[in-house]
Amino acid sequence: MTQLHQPGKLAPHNPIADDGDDVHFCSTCAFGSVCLPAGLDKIALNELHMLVEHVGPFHAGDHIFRSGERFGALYAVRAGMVKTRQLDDEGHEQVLGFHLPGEMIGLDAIHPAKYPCDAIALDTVFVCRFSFPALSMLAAKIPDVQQRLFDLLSADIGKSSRFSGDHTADERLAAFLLDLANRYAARGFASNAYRLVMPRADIANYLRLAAETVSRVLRRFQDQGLIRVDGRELELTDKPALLKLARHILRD
Amino acid sequence: MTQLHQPGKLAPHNPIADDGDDVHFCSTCAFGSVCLPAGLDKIALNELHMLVEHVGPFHAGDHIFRSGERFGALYAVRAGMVKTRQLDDEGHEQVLGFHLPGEMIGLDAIHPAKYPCDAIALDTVFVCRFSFPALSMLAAKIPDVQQRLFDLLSADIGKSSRFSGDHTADERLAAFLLDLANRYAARGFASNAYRLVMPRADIANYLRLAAETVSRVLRRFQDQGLIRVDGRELELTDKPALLKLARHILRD
DNA sequence: CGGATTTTTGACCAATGTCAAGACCGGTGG
DNA sequence: CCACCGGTCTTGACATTGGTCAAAAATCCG
Repeated sequence: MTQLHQPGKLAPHNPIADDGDDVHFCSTCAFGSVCLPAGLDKIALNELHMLVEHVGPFHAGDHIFRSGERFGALYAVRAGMVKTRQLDDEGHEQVLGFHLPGEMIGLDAIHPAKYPCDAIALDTVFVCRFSFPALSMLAAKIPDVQQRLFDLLSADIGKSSRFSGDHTADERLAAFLLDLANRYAARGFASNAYRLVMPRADIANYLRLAAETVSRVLRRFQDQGLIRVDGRELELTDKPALLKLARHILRD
Repeated sequence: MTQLHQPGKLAPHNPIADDGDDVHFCSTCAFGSVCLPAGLDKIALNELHMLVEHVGPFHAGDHIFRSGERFGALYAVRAGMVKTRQLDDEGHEQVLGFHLPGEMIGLDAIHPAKYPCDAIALDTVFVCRFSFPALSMLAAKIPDVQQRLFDLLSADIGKSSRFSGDHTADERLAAFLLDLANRYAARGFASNAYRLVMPRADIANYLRLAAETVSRVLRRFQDQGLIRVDGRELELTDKPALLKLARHILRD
């Protein structure tokens, strides 16, 4: 079992992003593409640094923000995994997403001017806090920052339509596993084996399935040799086959 | 049958938004809130007018833009109804949304820098075209325009998570009908009776149901006195009851 | 070690999809 | 004005995926 069962190795588990220094910002950060590429004006870079505040650690179950709170800042996950969710008046949960290091949360709070969901740490989490008023002022001064914000927002619209379609449990789960792998890969982490930080119930809720169904499908995927699962440790052993299942959902 | 069966009256059917003049922009337009409120600088207003181009008419089935086209502009629907949809490689359609006068389309195209979906007129449609490069330059100069763009983008993220949850056919249909009513009302149109411009199959696809299910549920709603349907003409006769069904979805 | 939580597994069930046929509707042309 | 035609919508019979319920097994922590 390569990669599985090696608690000593901290390799792909709970990866923590580079902290960055005065010149190089967190390398996996959502604003990395604005800052890192040579060009950016020293003063502008400093201003971006100025408005960022590192906060954490949060522990499993802690709230980064709560539904209904006044919106004041965007957050980038720096380490750990964050789940966003809504509760309706009867307490039914709806999981909106899982957020990896380098990804932004709170974008859906700009318009209503309050957070529309809870953001909850699934393990030990560090985040960067971007004061939004400060960020928009900077955006007005630096076109690249403005464009980056437009991009982040626009990408999120696309993302949310991804899992919105009508698909079988197999397709959804395959797409889910590959999507996580792709996102880990995009941030430079190992992506053929990773830890499912969230409980089955959260995966199920996110994919609009019952937890039992997730369990069964995972079992079958393993029997078919597509994956190896051991609790929350996961290895993708036949990506092409998974991709074939997921192709309707992961078009692009 | 109030409102139903009166083809002569053009009241709530195919409503067309006010055209606006040099000072007053289309009153239902997505940028109305930026322009109309007294304050806005005359020059700025002119600049906003400068970059807008009225285009149309489009007729049922015409494309406003196509999936894969290079992104260059956002569009606001000025009259008629537009459906956005994606096709996967096997031609399976996924309806992303239906867009009413005053609503913006193309926001999901900013990041990929190409339109990720088709926008198709469902009836006779007029739109406003906002050149995006011009718009972002203006946004950098005028904070209200920048904020308005952030708001539009952010609201769209929230919107797409609305119908993403796991709900029964009844709940989804009730929420769909009320959502349309609310959106018509928000733009100042009659909202207790309106025309479903799209075929049942599109509604079904959007809600992840079979067309037959939509037909059956609509029938049952009518038998229960919640609505009156006659072909595509619709009247909401018991909003409270519909709201009760839809409350899990339409929280807020 | 022990209790709580999570996950798995099996048996059964129901909501919704699928298939097929027929009704309806609007437009067209004779 | 009416008959026909293609598309849309409705309705019924039946099939199936995935949900629910219940219980056992595994896992996690303190």
